[in-house]
Amino acid sequence: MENIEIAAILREMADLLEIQGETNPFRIRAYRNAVYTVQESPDPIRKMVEEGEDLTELPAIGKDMAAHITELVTTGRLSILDEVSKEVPRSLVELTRLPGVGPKKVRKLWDELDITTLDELEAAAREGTIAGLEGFGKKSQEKILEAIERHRKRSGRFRLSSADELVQPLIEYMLQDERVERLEVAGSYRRRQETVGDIDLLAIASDPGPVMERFVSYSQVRSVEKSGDTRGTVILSSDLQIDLRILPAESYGSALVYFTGNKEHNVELRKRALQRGLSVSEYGVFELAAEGEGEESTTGRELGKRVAGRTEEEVYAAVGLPWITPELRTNRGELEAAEKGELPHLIQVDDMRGDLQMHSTWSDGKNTIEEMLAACAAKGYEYVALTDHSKALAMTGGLDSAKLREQWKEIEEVSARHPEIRLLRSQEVDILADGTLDTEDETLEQLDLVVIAVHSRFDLPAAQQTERLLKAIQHPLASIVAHPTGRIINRRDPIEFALDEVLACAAEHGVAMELNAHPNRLDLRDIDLMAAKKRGVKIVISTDAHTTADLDLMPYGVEQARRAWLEPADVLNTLPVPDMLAALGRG
DNA sequence: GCCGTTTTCGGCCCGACTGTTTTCAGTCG
Repeated sequence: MENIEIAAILREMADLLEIQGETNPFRIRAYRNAVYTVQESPDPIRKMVEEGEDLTELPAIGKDMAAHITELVTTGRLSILDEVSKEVPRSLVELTRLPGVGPKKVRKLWDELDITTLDELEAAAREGTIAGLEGFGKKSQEKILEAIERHRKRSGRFRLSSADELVQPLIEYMLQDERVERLEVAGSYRRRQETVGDIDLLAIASDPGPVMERFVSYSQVRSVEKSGDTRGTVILSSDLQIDLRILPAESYGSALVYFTGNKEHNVELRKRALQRGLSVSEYGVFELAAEGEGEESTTGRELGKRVAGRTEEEVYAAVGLPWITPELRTNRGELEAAEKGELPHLIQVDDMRGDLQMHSTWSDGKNTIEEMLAACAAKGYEYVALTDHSKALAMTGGLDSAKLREQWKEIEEVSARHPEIRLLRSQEVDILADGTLDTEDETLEQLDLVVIAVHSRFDLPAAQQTERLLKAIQHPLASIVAHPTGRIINRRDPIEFALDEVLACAAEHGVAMELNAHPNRLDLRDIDLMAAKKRGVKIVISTDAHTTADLDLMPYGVEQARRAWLEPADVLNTLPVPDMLAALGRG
């Protein structure tokens, strides 16, 4: 049982408790906190259990939660969940995924109308029986029908690059209005997560009314969900939801902090503030006032003087911290690191000296070797590796040894015309199902780098897949494992294998793992990269470009590396070419 | 259900919008 599965069951448990009417909201929160810990853990929890490690060492995991997780991992079941689901049908959980429908409403639908599934809810809404229910109305009924339709059509999230494409024109449109003094995207988009659920826009505007009006009138808006003085929500025709919040300048920094950090980062930040007699909200940092002496906030706290809020730096400084880069704001230790002055010096796009995976017209690329090389030189790279496919990928025009040798002649000619950049001989060599490589050793020996990758038999059982990768990594000529998990975001799941074993093997044999920068892949994932770093495995970031335009995708890889706390020293293609080659045993 | 040198008991993050239950609960982020 993998972390993601454990997390899903604990989340279901929390949802069911809520529907059941659990009177202690903190018990529910405890499960949700545990969910977060499990899904963020870079190590497999299953393995920790097997090795008898103490799970209560993990944050938000106490004695009871540790017992639940242990039961789940060892037996595959959770007795407490079985008990709760005897009382509350598990199918109700899916209903709470509909926007606007929460546990209380689900409970009501179940109690009054005996609704337990999406189909039953849809039927009831069409018959019009929902509208008559206390706490519901005609509008709720319509919204439920729309929500069901959308839920069925698309349950995935938007790839970051798709969000970029949709958001940038909207920002340009909004900034054409001179009443918009400032506009930034916050949320998971600003953290540069690999996918985003929706977009949070924050604005300062001299006159909010017309600005909100402009926002909801954007040509790509399909429906307006909310439109108030300070907050509006629209759905674009692409199905992407955009929230706009308009704020006074004195609150802008605190709002940016509030809407950029994930929930867990914000909770930690507010706890920290309370310890210092301060309260942080999206409106600012306020002193806590004695009873009767301040203004009561909606949560019953008495607030006194505002001490910060205009800029992010000001807000973090108020709680005794330096500014923290958005990519790190997910409560993976960044607040502690900030406090100690030990924030990482994260890698930047400018640190990249070369790109170590790309294709040309020799296999499935769209541009010639010379076009690719010239484009890389124009980016200021010192070196690139040309990695056309090997013969097993016939459909891409993969090269056998004879063809590869022909290609070397062209590499020589093109290199002679571009002395400003070093063109490395390489190949993206298929790892066959038995773990052997698709190209003969005599040929591999003549390459500067050997990039190896899985492109077939994604469905092998985990044990076999692990063996396959281990064997390939142990090949004495292997340099880099490309897109190690093979996942394609929103389309193909990662292959199943024991990542920790594979990383240990790679560390031992000096083989690097690729962070494939293509926004469809972003493989390894951030938590995998953290695990790799912990194991001492070096990373390379490559675009896997199939066109000269794809070479521009490098920032997506670097952003993901930043989320994984990687520094230049962790990434081999920040090094000059002799050092990079030496680190891969090709010096 | 978790957590902790001011605590092993009593806390646990904050605010807006919507629809409808005319004063606020539910939901969301």
